Amino acid sequence: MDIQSIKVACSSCNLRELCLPMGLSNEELDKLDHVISTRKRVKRGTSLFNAGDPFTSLFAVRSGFFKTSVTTADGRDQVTGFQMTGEIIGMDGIVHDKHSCAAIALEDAEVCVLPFDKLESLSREFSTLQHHVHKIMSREIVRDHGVMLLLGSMRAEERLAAFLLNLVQRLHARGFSQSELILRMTREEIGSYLGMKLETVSRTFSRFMDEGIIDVKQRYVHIKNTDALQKMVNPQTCN
Amino acid sequence: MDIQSIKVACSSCNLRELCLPMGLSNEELDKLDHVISTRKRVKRGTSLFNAGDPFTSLFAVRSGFFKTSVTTADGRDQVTGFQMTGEIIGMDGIVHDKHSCAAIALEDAEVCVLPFDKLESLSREFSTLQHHVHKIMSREIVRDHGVMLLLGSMRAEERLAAFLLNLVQRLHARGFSQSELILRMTREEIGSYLGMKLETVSRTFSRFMDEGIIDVKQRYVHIKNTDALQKMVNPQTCN
DNA sequence: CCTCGCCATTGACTTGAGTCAAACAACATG
DNA sequence: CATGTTGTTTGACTCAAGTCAATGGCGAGG
Repeated sequence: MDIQSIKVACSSCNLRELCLPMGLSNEELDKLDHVISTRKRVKRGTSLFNAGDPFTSLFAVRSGFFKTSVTTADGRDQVTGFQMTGEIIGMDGIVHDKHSCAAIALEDAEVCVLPFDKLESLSREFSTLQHHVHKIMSREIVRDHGVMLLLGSMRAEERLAAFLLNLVQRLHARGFSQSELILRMTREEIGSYLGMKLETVSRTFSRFMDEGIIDVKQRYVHIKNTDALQKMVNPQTCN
Repeated sequence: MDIQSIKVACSSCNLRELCLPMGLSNEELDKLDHVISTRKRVKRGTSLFNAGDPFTSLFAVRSGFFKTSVTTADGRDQVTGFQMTGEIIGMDGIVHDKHSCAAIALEDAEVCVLPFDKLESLSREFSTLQHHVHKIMSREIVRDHGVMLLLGSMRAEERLAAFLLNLVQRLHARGFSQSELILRMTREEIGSYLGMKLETVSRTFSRFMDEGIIDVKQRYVHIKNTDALQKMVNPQTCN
């Protein structure tokens, strides 16, 4: 767990249209650079933070891929999200000054450390930044509601279809293919996120393949028929 | 939908230790009073806002009981939460300047209207208020993760046990009984929230009654054995 | 370039919750 | 106070997903 004091600048980061600095002026960007002074590398399989850890900072994913998960006292756990480049992790920690979930890197990753007290004082200066922080938190709330909808009222194949579409759409926004992706997580992690067992995930992948909707080989997925997936998630809107 | 221009004051509200003003100084309370100038009555069964409505304000529940729910294009919907006195509704609207869920009053209710732009400018002045707003949003995120855990990895009776314990605990914090409550929502709404059908909710209530854990008569519930419920939710931690 | 351990697939069987249906209780409304 | 409507309970049956188990395939790390 090595904190590196590399001087890093949002103003020169190629993620600035995706990440926290989105929509800030040059002047504001300069100020933001003073807040975000360090990066941190997180090795595959290790945690950025764990449930119970003191909360000090938010983290912006610079590279790599994370999962966040909550755990019950009796050991069951639930993956609450997967985070990729440009996304912000750690907002769960604000309420009680400690994290309530764990963030684990699914591949070697690097994050920008955003000390939250500094972020708060800077957003008292710039209403743009302030509003942006609010938006990021609100987005997380809306996303969570979407997951509740998925878990509460969709069947296994609808869940997996929604999951694939969501992943590929976020990857596409980052310049990757609209139809091909490499899964960074295991079947078990997908299952935990979607509220189903790993065997069901595997079987559902196989069924999609039989139906010619996708090609799957281990972690590689090729979506051959996006419409079919769309139709599963939402029977009505697709003609 | 009548907006009343009653002059209302957080500083004299009996919910101030529960609601937004929690932990603010007298001076800060006075300032907050200028932000929160109106209340709004919402009749049972009507909506405070609907998905798609423009977002302008957060709302603090002053009295009554709400549900929030999201809806898919094909008409399925999912209750995302139940809100009682002192709780804040509407944070889903911040990201896209419009609401992504609907808030429906389950009984005649009254809310304080908190224009969000004013709340933002005031929290640029007071770091206490600013941090408090952040905490409220973070609390919602943590709550949502808890619901995901429930939906993703618990069985029907565990879900209902967790639901009852959560409700009674929040009511108790508001000065009500630790063991008796009146449900403000239907079996179908409970089911939607917990990701199960109304028949299953009903059957599970009946089972709890057979086992002597609770008394249920329609909307009235008396919890006779809190430990038994606790044990269901979390087999390990209870000896 | 092995090889060991993790991950994924598939099959057979079980089960918890959903579905369909009927009867009944509570409540709002005229 | 009658009446229609909405909400609740319960039973019988079905089925989607879980469980248990065996086999097979990759890839990380020596």
